[in-house]
Amino acid sequence: MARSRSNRENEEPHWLDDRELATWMALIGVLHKLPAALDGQLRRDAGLTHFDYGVLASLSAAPSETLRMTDLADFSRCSLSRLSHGVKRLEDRGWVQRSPLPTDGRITVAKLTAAGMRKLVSAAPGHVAEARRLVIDGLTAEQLAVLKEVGQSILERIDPGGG
Amino acid sequence: MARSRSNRENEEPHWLDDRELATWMALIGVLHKLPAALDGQLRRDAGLTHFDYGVLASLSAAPSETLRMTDLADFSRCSLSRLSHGVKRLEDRGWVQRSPLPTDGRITVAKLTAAGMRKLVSAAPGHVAEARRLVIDGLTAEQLAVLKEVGQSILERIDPGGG
DNA sequence: GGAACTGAGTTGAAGTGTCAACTGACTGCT
DNA sequence: AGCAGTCAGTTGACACTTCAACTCAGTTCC
Repeated sequence: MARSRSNRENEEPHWLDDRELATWMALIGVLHKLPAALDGQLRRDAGLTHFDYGVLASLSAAPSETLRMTDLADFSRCSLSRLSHGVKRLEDRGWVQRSPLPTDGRITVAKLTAAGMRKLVSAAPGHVAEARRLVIDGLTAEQLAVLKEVGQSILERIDPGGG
Repeated sequence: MARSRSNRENEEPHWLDDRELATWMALIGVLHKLPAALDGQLRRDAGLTHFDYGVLASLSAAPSETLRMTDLADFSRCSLSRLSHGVKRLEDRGWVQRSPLPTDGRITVAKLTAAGMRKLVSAAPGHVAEARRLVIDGLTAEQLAVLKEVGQSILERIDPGGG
């Protein structure tokens, strides 16, 4: 990338100007506060972390409510290690069940249980309402469209071709 | 808030439509991956977390490189508890020094040390380059402007009148 | 067909963040 | 002056994340 080369050694870095800095600070603020806010609502109202919710929701949308761990990690945009710890906790609470795939013992599939589905169904309305309240409903259609583009373009640069 | 009332009991929640959901997923993806990416660059190249960097940068911009803990927590958009733990670690490494304010013993001020300033100066170019590479330079001027508005408006709803 | 290699997932230890309880310092009321 | 109340910050315990090491299953290559 040409940019990284331009910051070598004693060359002057390309600092942010005022407009860029204001945008950056706003983005950093959202990065710090929005996850905490979403986590807080789910934890208070449903005893779930936002991460737990994402796992249950991903499984609920999959065929037979089942996904292999690696795919679930992609959907959840997290490491396999983090997912493994997280799914263990969900399994302990009876909301997910893991089993090795018979045709290839390396692969583990996770399946949403009936209790897990009930949990998700009970948590979803409150979570969606919070998502609307904090983000979606406060934005115009055009802002929503731009936010989508911007988010996708950032993700593409973090992880080209990923997800 | 009218919205939360509309989700009571057996009323149907107001689900996200396709456009809203696509925006939401993109935003969630950024929330998961961008902090990890920023943290990773700083940790590899400078041995700092993104949180550490923010604390040092806030202090460096303050008069006499000094701020009271509560104000520093506001700038860093974090709890006082988290800041206290974090500043303790920075103090252990010699980059920040805390002392009680003589005129009011309840108040603690944190001051950036000379070593802390050197650390920040050495870390900044790489961090700014990463911020440009992942976010700023990939966006048009208009996208930047909208992103700023959107971020500010989300923050205002999370924490009305805050920051 | 067996040894080296790769892939998928798990585990444990160490580091961080969060929450609630606590300490010490000022303020206000009487 | 003295006591209750509030404010600023710290602490410790617990939960979660990360990282590196490990296990076990399949695959490849002689």
